[in-house]
Amino acid sequence: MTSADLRVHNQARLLRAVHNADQPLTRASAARLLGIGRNTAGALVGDLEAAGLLHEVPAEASGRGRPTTLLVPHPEGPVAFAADIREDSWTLARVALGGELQVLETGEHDRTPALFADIKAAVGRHETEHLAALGIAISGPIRDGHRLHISHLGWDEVDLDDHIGDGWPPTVIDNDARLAGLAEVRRGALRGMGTVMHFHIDFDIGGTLLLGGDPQRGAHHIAGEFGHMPLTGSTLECMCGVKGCWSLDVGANALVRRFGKEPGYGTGRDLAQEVLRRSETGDAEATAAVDENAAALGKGLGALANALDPEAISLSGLGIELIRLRRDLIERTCAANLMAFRRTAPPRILPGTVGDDGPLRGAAEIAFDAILTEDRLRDRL
Amino acid sequence: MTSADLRVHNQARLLRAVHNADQPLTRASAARLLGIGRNTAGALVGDLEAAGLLHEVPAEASGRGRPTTLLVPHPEGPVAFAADIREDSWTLARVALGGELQVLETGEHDRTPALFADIKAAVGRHETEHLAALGIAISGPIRDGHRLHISHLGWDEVDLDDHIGDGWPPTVIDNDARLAGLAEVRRGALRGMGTVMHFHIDFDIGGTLLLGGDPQRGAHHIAGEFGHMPLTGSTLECMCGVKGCWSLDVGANALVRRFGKEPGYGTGRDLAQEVLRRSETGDAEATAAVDENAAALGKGLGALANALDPEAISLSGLGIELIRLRRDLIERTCAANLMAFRRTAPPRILPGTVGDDGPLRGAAEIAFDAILTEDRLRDRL
DNA sequence: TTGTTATGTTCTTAGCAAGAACAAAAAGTT
DNA sequence: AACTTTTTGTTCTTGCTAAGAACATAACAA
Repeated sequence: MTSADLRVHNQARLLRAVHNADQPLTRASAARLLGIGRNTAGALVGDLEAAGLLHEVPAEASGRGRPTTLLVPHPEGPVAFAADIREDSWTLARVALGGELQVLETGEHDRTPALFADIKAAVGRHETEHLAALGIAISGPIRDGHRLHISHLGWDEVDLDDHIGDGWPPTVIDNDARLAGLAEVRRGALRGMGTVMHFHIDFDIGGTLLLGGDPQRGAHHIAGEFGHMPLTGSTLECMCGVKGCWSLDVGANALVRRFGKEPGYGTGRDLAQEVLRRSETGDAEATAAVDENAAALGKGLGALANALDPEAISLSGLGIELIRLRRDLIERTCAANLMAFRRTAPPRILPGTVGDDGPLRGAAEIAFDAILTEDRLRDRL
Repeated sequence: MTSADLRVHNQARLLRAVHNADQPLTRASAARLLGIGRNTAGALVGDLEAAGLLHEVPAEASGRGRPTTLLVPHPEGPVAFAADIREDSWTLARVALGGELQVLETGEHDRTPALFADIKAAVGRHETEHLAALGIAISGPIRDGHRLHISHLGWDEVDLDDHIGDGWPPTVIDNDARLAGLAEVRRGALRGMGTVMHFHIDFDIGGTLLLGGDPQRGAHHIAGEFGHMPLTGSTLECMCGVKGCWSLDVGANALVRRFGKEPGYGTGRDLAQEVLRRSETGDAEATAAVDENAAALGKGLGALANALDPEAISLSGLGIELIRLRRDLIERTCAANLMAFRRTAPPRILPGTVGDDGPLRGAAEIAFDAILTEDRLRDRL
């Protein structure tokens, strides 16, 4: 590591601080935050302004002292696009340094990889020369960061590289559950915590272990299929090829199956919502179904907490409703499956606060993770 | 980060490279390894020699070129002690920079926390002024790094801080399974791999997830109880307070129970070894018992691989024998519990190569992790 | 004996952050 | 209205870092 690397390192810390901050930082507060002198902060900001990465605007005075400046995205600075691909639609958004998100366009798709061309066209309609990276969220495992196994679209192994080519911005893609967790840990309910988990409950369960604000991806980028561990003693065969998966008992598919319908991916959300509604109005069978779902959820969370010892677990999708309706049951079954000595300090179970656009926000985060690297900075400065 | 931090950072990189190397590095090869110039390497090594952290001895010439020096531990340099506490005995060893380990003493203990006084006395008998840290391995969860829950000793919540005091070297303690995994990833079968798991199979299963060469400890330092997830469908009650734990079907306790004896911690290893022997000579019941054990092991590994996507999984303890006797069965049951799309690239299942003193070697590693920090270096230089 | 090769050493140089001293811009205080 | 206090920005100097060039050294090879 050389002196020049030192400068780049501190530039990156500063940019990262600006990006991660809840509200715009002032130059003086950034200096305090990083533990550097005002002179050094001035030099760093000056370089970054010259490199077109940061812009200073006068901050309104607050109390005594010479007024300082706010650090805001440079008008000529890099911009990320984020796309969220769902069963039959997609959303494209634009994200600036700091995380401000602006939806650009939404569209339908035909469930084939041709949708990437649609997204490319949409990117083209909004493209600026400052577009630096595109982050994509999609539901399903993505081996090695480009081989897509998207069961609800019937994609067995679609290679992203075959569908993006010249004219594409630098693109990163990841699983929606993992990205929803990333959004929670960077900007939501899990903010600031070191060891946490997030689960997105939709048709089944997808999840991620987040350490120090980063989602773990495993050796082949396909970690996180916690829903395909046999945690609840089911004897059914799962669509994934294994017997007894946790996902068979939790999520919309489990509710659908409980009512004698054929589970799958793509239909059943409405029925699941209806079951939740009916359980609230006292329908006995719906109540039992929701109870079973929540209990299976809690049981799995307890088992996973034994293994991974998270400080907190956040849920999104159906999980938010389940916490609202059955927090007590989830916590009780979780505790019952925690090793006895852990029960004095169980993991906190939290509804996600980022909302329905967690995957989109997570996609924005991985796009900026690709932009705010020391290597890229070295080239740009 | 300042210029002085830069120097400390590079010193730390150099020391870490020396410590991690398989064989002593030469000064020239260290410079190449770190990507620094020979002049810079000379300056760094000079400082470290002056600080009493590194020593240079002439390296025997190999081929053309001016002979260089070997980087070896400084005779006045810091030394770590490592202790491994088992059911009724302990081992104390001395470790030098580079990982060379020398057993100093072994002893029996009375299964009470008084054993820490015994260890302290043994440390005293061998103490040098250069002793910088003591690492301890013990079997059982250790909440927050000091509250011991050691079921096989009947310790429910023994606070290490109540039993070490003045005169103790800086002490770090961790779970033996985690430390065995650490030894494998730093110096054994898992060396150099990014996402791996290790399981130590003894009476039951302890394990650890290792990322980038570091074992994950969770929010309360009690991650890794993979054996207490319900992965195999058992309906029995586990001593941990939960029903259906994986550990009920894998390890010496499971073999003991299979033969109608009372499982526990402390007795049963002999019986387990006998069952393994008998299975090798064709005893039908022993064969069935070993089959069940291996199949349950493979099933759990498959489930965990779905969730965490390790590149490889190493085993120690009984696991080594199980791989030797039933590799095929373990791999088949693992594959059957892998999601179908993963089966083309299953995790490699490897016998640990560090051997029986994995916990001791891991304890040495955490002791040196405590020594080779930038903060400590800053103070010493 | 004379290259050839790899490494060590010395000296210069460009760059970095820290610190001190001072300037500037606001809000209180008298 | 003048002065003080507080906070921040700016300038300049200083000590430190690693890199690079040039040269020295110690082995081997022809």
